[in-house]
Amino acid sequence: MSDNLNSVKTGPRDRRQYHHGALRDALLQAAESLILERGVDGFSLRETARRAGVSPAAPAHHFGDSRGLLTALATRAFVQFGDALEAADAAAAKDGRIRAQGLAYVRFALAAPAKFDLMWRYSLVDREDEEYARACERSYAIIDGAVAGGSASAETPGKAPATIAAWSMVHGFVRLALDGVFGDEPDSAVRAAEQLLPAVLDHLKV
Amino acid sequence: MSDNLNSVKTGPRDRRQYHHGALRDALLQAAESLILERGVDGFSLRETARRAGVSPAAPAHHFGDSRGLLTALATRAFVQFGDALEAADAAAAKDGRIRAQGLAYVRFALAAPAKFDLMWRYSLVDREDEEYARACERSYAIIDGAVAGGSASAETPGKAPATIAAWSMVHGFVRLALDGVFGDEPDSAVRAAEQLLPAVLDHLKV
DNA sequence: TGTACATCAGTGAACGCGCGTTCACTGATGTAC
DNA sequence: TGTACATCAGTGAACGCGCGTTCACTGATGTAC
Repeated sequence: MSDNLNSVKTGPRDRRQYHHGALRDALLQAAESLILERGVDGFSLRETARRAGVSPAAPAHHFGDSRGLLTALATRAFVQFGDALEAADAAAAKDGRIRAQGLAYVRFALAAPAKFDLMWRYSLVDREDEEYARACERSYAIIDGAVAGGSASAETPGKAPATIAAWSMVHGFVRLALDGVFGDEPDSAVRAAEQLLPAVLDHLKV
Repeated sequence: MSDNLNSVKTGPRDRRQYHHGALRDALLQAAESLILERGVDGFSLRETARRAGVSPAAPAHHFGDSRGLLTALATRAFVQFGDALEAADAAAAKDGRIRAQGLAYVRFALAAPAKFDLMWRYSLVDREDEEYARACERSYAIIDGAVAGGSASAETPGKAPATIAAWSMVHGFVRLALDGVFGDEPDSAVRAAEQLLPAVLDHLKV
């Protein structure tokens, strides 16, 4: 796959290249696989560079510093997250949108806990970053659309309590799941959470 | 106050003491103030020892290693947390227990975000620790008592969906609040969260 | 089409740092007789 | 009441480590003419 990416700019040569061609993506990929393996706290810029087969100074050209890279990674994760919510929403019946989004929310988080974790780690991520903020707000808008019919853009300023309630319930449910409340082994916890979610959402009144 | 603690065992002397007398507590206190200042990720064993006025090797005698200290701190936090829930529950009218506990939950977390954060950081805390697990389960039992009347101990094994739902909603609400969804400045975020909570809990059906 | 040159995207050695933990040690305490 | 001694709870120097970032550099690219 790195062959593919490289060949975009450099053609299908075999010998080691000085210019990588798609290092930005490769670094994000490496960072993601690193935190999925070791958790968010296990991240290091050097190890990421190592995995991308590049010198420790290389990332600076693309991300400035460590925080910059993690912000970019969190942003990408938020975009993927929004995509997942949107897809689930679009595929759902009219009265099943909340449930569908909730399930997508849970699945996304449990499939890649460290990635989900990073999305909310403000000590590591620059929340002032424009792209990040945009990706974050878009996710909110998608949820709000299903719960309160896009209240935020209407006359009511701020966030609808119903949306906050739904979001809180699903978000909290996910965090408890990640914290092992429904089981310690990853696989069984995922299954338990997915089975439990509908019964939990029955206690949501919107 | 360290004078008080010392005098328990050594009497009111002024000169520097070799034996501290209450170092365990002093270290927990130092660690707590450290993470409240710098966040959980800002914790270090050396800085904790420094703040307690003691050599870097001293903590090992009381906690083994860094993880041991943080586990003890998280356990203490969970006990305080349980106390806060219990107190709120006891003071509430019969039909206001959930709301009262919810408010106590929110207040506890927002008053000391890093402490609340640590309670759930399993990468830093030994979740197998007996005291920790006990303190954690006790908190669950207190919530379950208000929501499902202590269902867990009855014929139904496992956790009641209603309890999970309530817990999820409040827990998620707190995390979103800590993540700045209701405002960035600490003070206004606390006020916003406290004001918003009742409206959110109106969407909980138990 | 060829060439000069600015810019881009890497290298790899080096920096200084704070960390957790180990180590041999020692001062204080408390207990057995 | 006094003394010997084991145990406890500290010291502080040292270890090796991986880290993020800086630095002067260089190879590759692409653009202007």
